[in-house]
Amino acid sequence: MSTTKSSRDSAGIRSADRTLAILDAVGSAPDGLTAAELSHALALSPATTYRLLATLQEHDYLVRSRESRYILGRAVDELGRAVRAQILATPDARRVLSGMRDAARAPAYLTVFRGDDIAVAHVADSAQHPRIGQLHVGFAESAHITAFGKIMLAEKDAASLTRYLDRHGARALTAHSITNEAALREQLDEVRALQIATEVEEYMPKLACIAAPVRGRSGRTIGAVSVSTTAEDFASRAHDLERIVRRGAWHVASASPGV
Amino acid sequence: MSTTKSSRDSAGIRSADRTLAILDAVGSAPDGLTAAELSHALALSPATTYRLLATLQEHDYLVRSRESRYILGRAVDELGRAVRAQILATPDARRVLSGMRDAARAPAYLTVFRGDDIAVAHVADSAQHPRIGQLHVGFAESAHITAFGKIMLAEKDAASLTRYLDRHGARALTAHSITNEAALREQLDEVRALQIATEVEEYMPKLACIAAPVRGRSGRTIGAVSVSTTAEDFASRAHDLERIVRRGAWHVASASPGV
DNA sequence: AGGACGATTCTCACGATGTGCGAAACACAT
DNA sequence: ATGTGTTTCGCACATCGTGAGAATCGTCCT
Repeated sequence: MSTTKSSRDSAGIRSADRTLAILDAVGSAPDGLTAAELSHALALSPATTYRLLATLQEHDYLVRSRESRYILGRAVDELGRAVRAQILATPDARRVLSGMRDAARAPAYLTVFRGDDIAVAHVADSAQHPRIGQLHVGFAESAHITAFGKIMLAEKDAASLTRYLDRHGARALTAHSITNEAALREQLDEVRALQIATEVEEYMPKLACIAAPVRGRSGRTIGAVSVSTTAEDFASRAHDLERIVRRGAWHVASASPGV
Repeated sequence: MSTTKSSRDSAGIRSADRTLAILDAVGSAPDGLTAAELSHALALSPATTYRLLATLQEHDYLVRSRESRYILGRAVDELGRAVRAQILATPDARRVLSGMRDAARAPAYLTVFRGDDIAVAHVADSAQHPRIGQLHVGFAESAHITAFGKIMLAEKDAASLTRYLDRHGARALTAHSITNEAALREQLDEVRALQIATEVEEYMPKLACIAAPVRGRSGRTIGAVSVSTTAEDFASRAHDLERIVRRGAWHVASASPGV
């Protein structure tokens, strides 16, 4: 308790903290950073900065650009591929999603939990049925205004939902985006009751989405299956799409080993 | 000099070393690792392992899966996106590549240096002109059997070429792949002379590729521009494609700010 | 060329920091 | 309950990282 100087000092191992802080800093600088900039930004002495940077370079996490700025290196790219590979759905699940896309004539999505976070495990789209926005395999944001996100949030208990919202906020992306936390909690009750979630123009104008929970052996929600289409199209065949995602969710659960 | 126990101990900061070693280990395990497995793999005491893992969790680099295994977390995904964003070519360069693709009726690629490594900065393909294999924006391997790779390797001096080959090896992917280092060095001389590189069925059967260097203001090669097509097609219009990549390289250089 | 400035590495001594050990608390199956 | 295995805690030690400042390197300027 003697040195409580920094504002939000993580209780972790200091050198590890600093190492990760450097990675984060370099990652959020489009053109990388110089040693001096890092040293200043993290309040480290130049010597220490260089030592940490040297270590990061040895592991190929950082590299020096021609203009002697530090930029992200090959190991980061490899880790990025690794995390996506870890998240990616199994071939069986992907097959189910393709079937859903064909049945719904709309792109289909599978999302799963990853720790407390939510990740997109597969997108089944095609030239005829383009995906919404820039939704790729990887961690997902904006859970509060997506159909799959509502399914996933509905699974969380009060405490962990609060934690999630505190960490991720609830930004509005369209005029219909829900940002009021109380209203969201009510919606989630409805989701829990119906075992289905929808979203109309909350995430992107003119688009709508519907999602159903994937249940594990224990009965707990382990993921969500969803399809997206235009708001107009959705209005005319919501019931069909609902059946498609419910059926898809069941098939994905059957295709999931063990869980 | 007292403790020279481990085989290849990096001279870096130990905690940072260990932190990155954990990340690498978790990244290369498809289903993540348990604390015990990590502790054993890295020869760390359980207590230390947990402390480091806690730090990595705080920064969202790791997350615990349902089965209490450690898996890569959201921060890793974000860093992965960041590195790709850092590598991605400018809109101007991308426009040039699209023009090349249309002129060549074949996918066009731009690669750049990233430290000593080689990275793909853009791929201009289309449904009519699909890309070769799984070539995406990010760090590239197999430089010795790709046209763009030969351009890039030809820029390196003897020492740094040796270093590169030592670190990356020279694996064969087809029966035509060059793996003999002496033969490769001769080829690179030819590349330096002609300022053009080709590759026929060295990287993938039935495919061929041709690349030209992008020169910076100083005259040094800062990247490569290439197109790929079938070996058959390449044989019939190699000269046309050569002119296209040479012209494309010049246009990319003009579109590159400052360098 | 000279010289001046910034960037980078080296040296060194101090002590905070990370460490391993063992015990305790916890989780979870049988 | 009883037993494994996992995770955290407490503690004392010395290792390891640290900052300051000097020394070296590289580069730009005129």
